[in-house]
Amino acid sequence: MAVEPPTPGTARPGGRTARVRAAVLRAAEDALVEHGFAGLDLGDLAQRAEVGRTTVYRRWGSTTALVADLLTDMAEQSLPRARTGSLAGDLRANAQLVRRTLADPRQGALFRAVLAAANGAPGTADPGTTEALRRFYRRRVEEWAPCVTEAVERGELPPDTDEFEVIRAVSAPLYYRMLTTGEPLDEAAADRAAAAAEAAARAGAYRRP
Amino acid sequence: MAVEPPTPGTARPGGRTARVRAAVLRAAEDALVEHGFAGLDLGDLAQRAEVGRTTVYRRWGSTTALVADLLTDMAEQSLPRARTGSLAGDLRANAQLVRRTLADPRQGALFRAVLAAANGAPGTADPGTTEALRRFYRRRVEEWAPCVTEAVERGELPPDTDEFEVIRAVSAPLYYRMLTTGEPLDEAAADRAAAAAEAAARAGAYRRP
DNA sequence: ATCTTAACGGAACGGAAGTCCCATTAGCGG
DNA sequence: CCGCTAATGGGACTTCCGTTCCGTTAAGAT
Repeated sequence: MAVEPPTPGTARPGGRTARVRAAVLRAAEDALVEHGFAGLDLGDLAQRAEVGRTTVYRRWGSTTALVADLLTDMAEQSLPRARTGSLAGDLRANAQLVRRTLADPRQGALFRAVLAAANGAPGTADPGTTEALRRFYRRRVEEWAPCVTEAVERGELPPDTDEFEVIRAVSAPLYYRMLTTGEPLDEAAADRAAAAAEAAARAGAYRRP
Repeated sequence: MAVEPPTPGTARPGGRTARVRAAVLRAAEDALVEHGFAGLDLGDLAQRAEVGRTTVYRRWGSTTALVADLLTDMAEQSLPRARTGSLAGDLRANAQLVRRTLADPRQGALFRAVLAAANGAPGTADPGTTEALRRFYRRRVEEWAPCVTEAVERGELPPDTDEFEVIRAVSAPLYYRMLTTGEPLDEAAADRAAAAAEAAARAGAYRRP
C-alpha cells in the first residue's frame, strides 16, 4: 500500500519508458514547429507519439513542464565550437552557427516556441522551465567562451575581458532581430554581429568591473 | 437583414465601446503581468474589466488578437528621446530607459508576455499580432534613431552608418539577457550595452552594405 | 427629441481538455 | 527464469472554455 511514486519514469528509466519519452519529445518538437507553444496540446501529442493520453498527463502534467524536459534533452546535444585561429574567425563561425539555427524553418520555430514557453508563464507555471532554459544557454555559452579566453592570451583583447559576455554579445542582435523585427537573418547580419562584438571587445566594453 | 458587421467596435467607436476597450486592455495588462500569456483567459478578463464575457469573445475572439490590440495601444504612447549632446550620453540614456522598463516588475513581465504571445504561436494564430509587435519596435527605434544621425553629422561616426541598427544594438543585449539568463538587469549592464554599441559603431560595424 | 441599429450582456448549450479508475504490460532485481 | 511492481493505456467522468441565442442598452444621425 505504497503511496504514489514521486515522479513517474525515475525508478525504471530504461526500455519502454525511454522509448515513450523519446517519442513524446520528438512529437513535441513537431507540434511546436507547426503550431507554436500556444497551440501545444498534450492530447494531440499522445496521438502523434502513439502513446496513451494518460501517460503524457501523468509523466509531464503540463505543457511547460514538457518543454522543460525538451530543453534538458536539447542541452545534452552540444555542438563543438570552431577553432579558426583568430578571434574574428571564431566569432564569425559562432554567429553563422546561431544564424543558421535560427533561420532554419524547423529549428527557428522551435527556438521561438521554447523561448515563449519559458518566458510566457511566470509565477503560475513551474519555474523548472525557466531554469532549464538558462542551463541550456549557459552550456552553449560555456562551449564557445574559450575562443575569447584564447584571444585574451594571444593579446588580442584586454586581459580582464568577460569571455561569456562577448559570446552573448554575438548572439544577442540575432535573437533580437528574430523576435522583434521581420527582417531576414541573412549571413551579412551574422557577420555584422560578430564584427560588432569583436570591435566592442577590443575597445574594452566587456571588461569585468 | 444585414449580415454580421465586419468588425465590432468600428462603426460606433465612441462612448461605451471606448470605455469597454480601455477597461479590457487594462485588465489584460494586469492578467499578463500576473499569469503571463499562457495563463491569459478571456473569461477571467471579462470579470476583471466588469464586462460581459460575450463582449470580449466577440470583439477580440482570441488571446493573441487581444495582445495585438494591446500592442497597438502601447505603440501610441511613445516616449520622447533624450538629447544629451553626445552620442555616448544619448545611447546611455536609451539603454537606461530600456533597462528600467525591462527591470520593472510590471513592465518587464508585460514585455515578456507580449513577446511570448507574438512569437509563441506562428502560423496558427493571426499574423496581426506579430505585425503589431514589429510596428511597436519600429516606432520605438525610429524615435531614437536621430541620436545616431546627429552623431554622424557631427563626424563622430562613419557617414554611411545604419542608425536603426545602432539603436537596436543597444537594446539587443538587454533583451537577450532578460530572456536567456537569470542575471539581473542592473545599471552596469545598460551602460555596457551602450558603450559596446558605440564602440562597434565607431569601428564601422554598422555601415550600410 | 426621436429613431435606427451597433454594441453589450445574461443564460443556456456543446465540446474538448484534463482527471480518475483499473486492467494490462513489461522493466529489473532476484 | 520468475516474480514484483513501476509504468502504460483504454474508457468513463468532470470541469471549464468558447459559442450561440436573444433581449436590453445606448451611440450617432436626422
